[in-house]
Amino acid sequence: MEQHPPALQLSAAFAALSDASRREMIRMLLHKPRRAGELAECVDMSPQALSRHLRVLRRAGLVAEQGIERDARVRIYSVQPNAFEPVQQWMAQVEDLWRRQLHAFKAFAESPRRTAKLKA
Amino acid sequence: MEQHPPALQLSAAFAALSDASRREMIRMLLHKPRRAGELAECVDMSPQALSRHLRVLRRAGLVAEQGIERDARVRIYSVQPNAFEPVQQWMAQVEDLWRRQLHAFKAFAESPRRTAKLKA
DNA sequence: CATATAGTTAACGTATCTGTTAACATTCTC
DNA sequence: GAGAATGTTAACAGATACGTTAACTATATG
Repeated sequence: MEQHPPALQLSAAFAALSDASRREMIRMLLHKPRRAGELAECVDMSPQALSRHLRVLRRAGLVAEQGIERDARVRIYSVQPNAFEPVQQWMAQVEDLWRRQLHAFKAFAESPRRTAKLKA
Repeated sequence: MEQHPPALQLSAAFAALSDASRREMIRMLLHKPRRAGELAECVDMSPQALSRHLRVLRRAGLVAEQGIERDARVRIYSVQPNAFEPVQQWMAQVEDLWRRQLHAFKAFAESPRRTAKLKA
């Protein structure tokens, strides 16, 4: 059943994705790993602000620092593999529960007693 | 392409889902529509606190008030149909971009020039 | 060594979020 | 109509999030 995957991480992931700039950063990093500076340009944000957003994404387990480049000053970030698994798992559960509810309602609506009542 | 669905609503939805209690409320409501009081018991929370959470979920477009019951004091809440579509759409985009990146990397790793270099 | 570059962290002010207590509005019941 | 039941909103206090400025670390370059 795996009822409760790390709820804290799940909350952190959702919270991290609740910011448009961070979502855009994710998209950029999904296209290809990038330096922090590149992200700052694309999202049009000060390096300090961006660094904080990167920390949020890191702590949520969504991105990670990659190996060092030739220039050891730059830091390359990339999307963590399987980063979105907890989120997608939760969304899948929701999807499943939704289908069940629809099915239950359909069965109820088509039940003989109810249809008889409606005709009356 | 539908590049930018309502970003504000998307942010609101993610933010709403970033709270474990609210996620639990969603699960309860997915099982079946319920009164506010029922939710308060299940989530073990004061009616006031719960009411605020309900407002957050409402403004995010995730839940909605349903028609009035016999007792007009109670308010029945249920999950809004298609509520999670924006979220799932964004997740699908991410999934797609992730596959593309994997594919691109694979093509790069298997390129003749690179394999030749590696053998050397 | 001096300076510039790339990035992070610290400190601060502001804004938003959360829960609690208190006050309100509605509707049911006697 | 008086009072209980069901919820919501208002006002307050504490915690957290965000951006900016300033200070800091580490590496590169002259």
